[in-house]
Amino acid sequence: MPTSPSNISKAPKTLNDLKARIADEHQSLSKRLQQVARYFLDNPKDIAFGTVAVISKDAGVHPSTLVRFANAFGYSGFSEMQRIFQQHLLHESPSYKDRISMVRETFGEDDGSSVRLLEQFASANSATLDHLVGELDYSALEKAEGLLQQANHIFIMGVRRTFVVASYLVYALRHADRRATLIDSVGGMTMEQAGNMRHDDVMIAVSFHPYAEETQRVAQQALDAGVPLILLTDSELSPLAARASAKIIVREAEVHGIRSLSSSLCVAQALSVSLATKNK
Amino acid sequence: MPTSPSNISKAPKTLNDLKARIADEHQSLSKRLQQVARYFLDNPKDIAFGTVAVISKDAGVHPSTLVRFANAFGYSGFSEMQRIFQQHLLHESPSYKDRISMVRETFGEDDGSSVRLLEQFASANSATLDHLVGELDYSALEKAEGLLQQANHIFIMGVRRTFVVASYLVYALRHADRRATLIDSVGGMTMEQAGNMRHDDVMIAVSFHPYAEETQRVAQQALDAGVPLILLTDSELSPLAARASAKIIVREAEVHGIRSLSSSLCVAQALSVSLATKNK
DNA sequence: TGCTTTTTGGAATAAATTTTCCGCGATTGG
DNA sequence: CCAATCGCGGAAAATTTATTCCAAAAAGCA
Repeated sequence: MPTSPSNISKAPKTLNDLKARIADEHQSLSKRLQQVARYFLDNPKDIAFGTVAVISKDAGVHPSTLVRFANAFGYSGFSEMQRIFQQHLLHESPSYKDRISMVRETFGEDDGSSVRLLEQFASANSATLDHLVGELDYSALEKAEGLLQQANHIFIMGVRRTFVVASYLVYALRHADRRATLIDSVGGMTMEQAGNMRHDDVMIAVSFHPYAEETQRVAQQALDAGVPLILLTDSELSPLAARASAKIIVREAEVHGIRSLSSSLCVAQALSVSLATKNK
Repeated sequence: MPTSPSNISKAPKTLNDLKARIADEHQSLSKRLQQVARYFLDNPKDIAFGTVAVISKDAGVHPSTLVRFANAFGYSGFSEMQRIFQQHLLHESPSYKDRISMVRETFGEDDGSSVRLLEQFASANSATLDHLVGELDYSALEKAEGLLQQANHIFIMGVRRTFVVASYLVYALRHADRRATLIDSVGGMTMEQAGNMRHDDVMIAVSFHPYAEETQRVAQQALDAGVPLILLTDSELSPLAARASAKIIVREAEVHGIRSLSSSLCVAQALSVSLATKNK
């Protein structure tokens, strides 16, 4: 006879299910177990991190009571139950990592068919966008917006993979009535274009791994000229991160070794429309 | 001599301070420690919950390296450092849903706020991607794939809003080892570039409302030269639709008068990866 | 190249945490 | 009021987890 006889049903796998079960069975529990139940419902976060020792002390019960509590709900022990609380904190919304990895499993082995691939990319990109909202550093976004607001002229650079983002930014910022120049390398005049920057301008560099050297060089030149740098990148460890006035870090989905740009473009959209509405 | 000699300064007490320190000293660390640093910055949540064993496995280093890493930043051990990550999750960031509403309060509800806009764009784009899977005409996609498969050279054109998609296609197709040329208008030589097309080539035109005239003219020229046309557009009534060999129709989200490109780019991804896998 | 210093990974150690076991005490039903 | 049952807490055992130590490898330097 492993646990409580009334609970033959399996242990809940999500925090919401578990909470519901706890609430349901609350009155059928013993006094101490009710005490634990209340504490669990009221302090889910402490459960997620705490050890049996501290939780039991905080809840005013004996350590073994916690184990009994977990057993009463079908778990093998406290640790297994705790994992539910942790996972909830870990990926709150319709989990991101799970969704991405599910993409691979659900759609099975790649037959190379473009249909399959489209499904995979679509759901991966969609998941990333959902996550973007929760992960982005909004103060950085607002900082960038402020800088752009005051800029006399905006210079934008991104090469290879990020060229798309850079060119979209130019397009969108011009629609927001900002003066924007894309530093492309047409005619090999990269540095000449970059040389035009003045201290009341702003530069936006879009630089993802492996951090193209051209962009770094131009950004460095901008910094030397006293031009504030807005960096749109994929990591805090991006080479220019230390010197940027505002660094916006976005995580992009990767499927089949190809990284998307959905999130970056989304940020670009938000930024430029925001500026558009602030035009007087 | 307890730890690294260069770090006499005290261990950071908040996650932001710690992250900053890690970013700062990243390049002065040893190879393995850099590896850890990157993992820490990229996966803070996993650090908060994981045990030394699983984290070190995920980060691809030896358990003792994690302890050394913590020591290098002035902590007595990994656990002490981990507590920083936990505390951040504990109160700094309440939870995604809470965070979003908190962000709203902090930055206001007004539609001009870039935060609010980001939310709107992200959810609109995400929703569009989810719909894409159900709405796309897959036979058109496969037709396009077949054409590209056999093409000697691929010419791609898109201007203004669709320039982004066109340039992404070029980038991606080249990565799939296809010969691809973007018909831009550098030097005003649009028609000269287009004049290169031969009957065994293929042209991709990306043309959304209001259907730029330049693209139509070039596509017409391609058709006249017997070049099959793949059309990526937003409506069956697109001017070139009637004459295209394959027409892929995607619907894009619109927020605040700005149309996205997520779906188009997603199609472009699928198409090019599909081609890449079929290279022999 | 040969030597010194630093870094790394393996194994052993130490610490902590969780779980089990068992007897005591309270509660309930006869 | 007594007996059976259930719940509880104390303490030890078992397991997991973090840390230290040391030798080998790598990197830097002369």
